[in-house]
Amino acid sequence: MPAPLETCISDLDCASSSSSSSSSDLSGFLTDEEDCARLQLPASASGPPARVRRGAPSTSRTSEVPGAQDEEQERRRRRGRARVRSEALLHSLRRSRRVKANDRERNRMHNLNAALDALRSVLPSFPDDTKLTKIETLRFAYNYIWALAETLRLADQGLPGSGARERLLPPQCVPCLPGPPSPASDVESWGSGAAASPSAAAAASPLSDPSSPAASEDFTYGPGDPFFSFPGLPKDLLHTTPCFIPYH
DNA sequence: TAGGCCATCTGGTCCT
DNA sequence: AGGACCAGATGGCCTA
Repeated sequence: MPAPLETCISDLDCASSSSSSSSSDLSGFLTDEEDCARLQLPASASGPPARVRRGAPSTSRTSEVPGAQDEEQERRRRRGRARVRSEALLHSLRRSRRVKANDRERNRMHNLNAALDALRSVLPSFPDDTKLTKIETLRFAYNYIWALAETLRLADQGLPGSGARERLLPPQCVPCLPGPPSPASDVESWGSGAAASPSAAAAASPLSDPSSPAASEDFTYGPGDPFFSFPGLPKDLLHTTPCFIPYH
């Protein structure tokens, strides 16, 4: 498990970090003074470069008259140190942006999961200890909306099957619903237009309608099976769902 | 132990 | 430029 975000952020700037190395897996990232030293970076970004490395070799030379060769070497060393410093800063900047992006992505996924939870909460009752997976939730919701729309359509048409509204939606299910989906646009927007087209839905009964989820390849329904079988939904779970006992 | 599900990280792409 | 979105990779947890 990665370290908490705060840890990562606090470790971001090696210049201000004096803590021991982070346990987080930030490969290649400067996590402590040792890394800074390895890159010949100062322990403090605002302070001077590490003196030891710069000073030690030159002390023996201070007594000498520096030749052109020495000056050239010194220039090269300075350029090298500057390059390393700028690369490290760039790395640190990239790292900082990545950490922020990770944070946003995490929040985004949390929001997505919250929306999925909200969706689960308005779906027909399940045993409390059962939680639909994400894919099950989406598939179930898709089919459930279709079933609701179809129920409304039958009710509005006053067909013999219109009693399905009551059979589909026993009282305990109704309060948890945010409201009936618009039979036309909402249903269409949920799936491929052909599969959920309102005109197609109006053309046939729910059970024989080839455009219904029941007729899709994921949807199994047969004469011997009085239940809607929703893709991804465990059958035993389905049978405990009061909203889907319509064709008993 | 294999497989499913999930959270998280990551780099790429698109949009504002 | 920065944020949103996306898909792939990875590792942890759980269950059959």
